[in-house]
Amino acid sequence: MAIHQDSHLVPHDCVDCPIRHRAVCALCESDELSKLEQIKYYRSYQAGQTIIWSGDRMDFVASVVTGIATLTQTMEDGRRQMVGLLLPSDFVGRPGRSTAAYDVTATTDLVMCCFRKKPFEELMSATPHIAQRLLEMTLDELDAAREWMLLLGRKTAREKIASLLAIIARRDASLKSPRSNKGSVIFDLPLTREEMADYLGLTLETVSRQMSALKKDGVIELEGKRHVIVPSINSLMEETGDDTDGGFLV
Amino acid sequence: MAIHQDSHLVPHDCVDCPIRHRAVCALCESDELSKLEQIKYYRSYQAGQTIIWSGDRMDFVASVVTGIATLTQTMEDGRRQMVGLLLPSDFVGRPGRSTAAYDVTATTDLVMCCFRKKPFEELMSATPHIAQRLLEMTLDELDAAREWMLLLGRKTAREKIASLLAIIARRDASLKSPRSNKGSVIFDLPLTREEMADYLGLTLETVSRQMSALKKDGVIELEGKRHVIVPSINSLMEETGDDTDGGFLV
DNA sequence: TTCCCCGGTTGATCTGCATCAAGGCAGATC
DNA sequence: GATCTGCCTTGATGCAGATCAACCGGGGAA
Repeated sequence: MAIHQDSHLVPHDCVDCPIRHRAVCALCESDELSKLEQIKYYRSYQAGQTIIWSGDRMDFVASVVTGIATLTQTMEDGRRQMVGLLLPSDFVGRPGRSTAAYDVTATTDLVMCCFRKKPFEELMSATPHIAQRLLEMTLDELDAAREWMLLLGRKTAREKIASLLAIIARRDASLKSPRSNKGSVIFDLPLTREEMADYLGLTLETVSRQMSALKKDGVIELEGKRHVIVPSINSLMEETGDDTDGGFLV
Repeated sequence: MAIHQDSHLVPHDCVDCPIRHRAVCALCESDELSKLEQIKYYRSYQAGQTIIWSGDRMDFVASVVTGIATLTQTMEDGRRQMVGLLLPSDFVGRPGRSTAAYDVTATTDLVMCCFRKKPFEELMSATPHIAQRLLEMTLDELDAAREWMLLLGRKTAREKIASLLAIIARRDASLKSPRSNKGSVIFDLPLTREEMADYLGLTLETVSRQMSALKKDGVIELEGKRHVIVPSINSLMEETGDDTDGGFLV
């Protein structure tokens, strides 16, 4: 049980055993582990490679081991909206549906741990833990999507940028060692300006301008284009428009 | 099994027995039905009444029997974004979380069928069908949320309005008897202009203007402010910006 | 070295939607 | 019937962010 807790809190510690990922870590406690081992396989992708096109047949579910992938929707005239950002330990795929609803793209080099859908579904029926764990994860994703909807519908460009930086900082921090002290955070942006724009419902020019503005105002510092230093998380949070309490340190 | 299928396709036929709702209809096949019967209770709310405030303790899960409820998020300065629209048979609540993340409001008179959370969770552990069914429903909601994100991030005001009308027309049609012929659809808007604005990330003035524009262009007809006649679903769909194929008639 | 290409920045201008403001209409209350 | 109130419409104006365009700088290839 302690192991399970650990793997939940520190998923990067078990990249060599993706089965213990958040995705299916309930299994760590079950004797079905060996069965799951039998149906898993790995795939790796290069940065920029499209993993699945919307509408494609998709006969597996998977968990991200290392790297970053995105889910995007595209309109006929080319307008794009990112609708999901998959970091290590995130799950992708839909038991019970055979075609993909979104384009899935590797934005960095990526390793995924896949399970063929059919046997995975069978295992899911046989192992109630898995469905419950997946339900929990899906509900978390739904919460994230709804937060994202507030961002897209009501926030200003500056608030959107600040929110995205805060999200990345938080997720990044949770992958890393003990919290850096004094409320300052350093990380590398895993997204291009254009990808940030697709995330935020903006244009890349607006993203660039607002990044410059936040820099000018001392909310962030930039080394090169990707390396971000946040001197004070609190100042950044104030820019997001979110409730400040109950936020970052949870 | 036939009963289960029917209740899935025609949820309004079993409003007197919400247990057969989509929400938990997997139970129709199980012998746990009587147990579920024991822990359910009904609550009704008046139009405009707030059911739960964000952050409140929420010790039940529920299924909408009749009426419409909304989930909204509010920023400190009052900006509001609707993040969920609950129609009959929709499920609300989160096994495994004790406080509500959003304001839940009845926009019409509303009846909900509730289950106290604790016993519901116990039943869920004992009855794998339920978790799987909830997982399916949650995944559907996640898909809807992502569609909604595309709308919020990338669509024009006119496309947003057309999309909302199409969504309501579709959901309304699925509750009603055989499909009206010739591609024309008639329904009553269940939302005020302001609620539509909160759904779409617009202001109520813009909603009003775009409704007028769609009317002037013959895409819709209005009788009063709420009664909508769509002479041609296809013309409406063309205004949404969505892929036209694989849409309305599925 | 030179060139090119890609990702990023910055400037000038345009425009779609927000904002501010003034009614209109229908149903409720007295 | 008079008034009020909630919901909606329409007009005038302003502005945030989109669009169009020029340019920068670093890294890889020839």
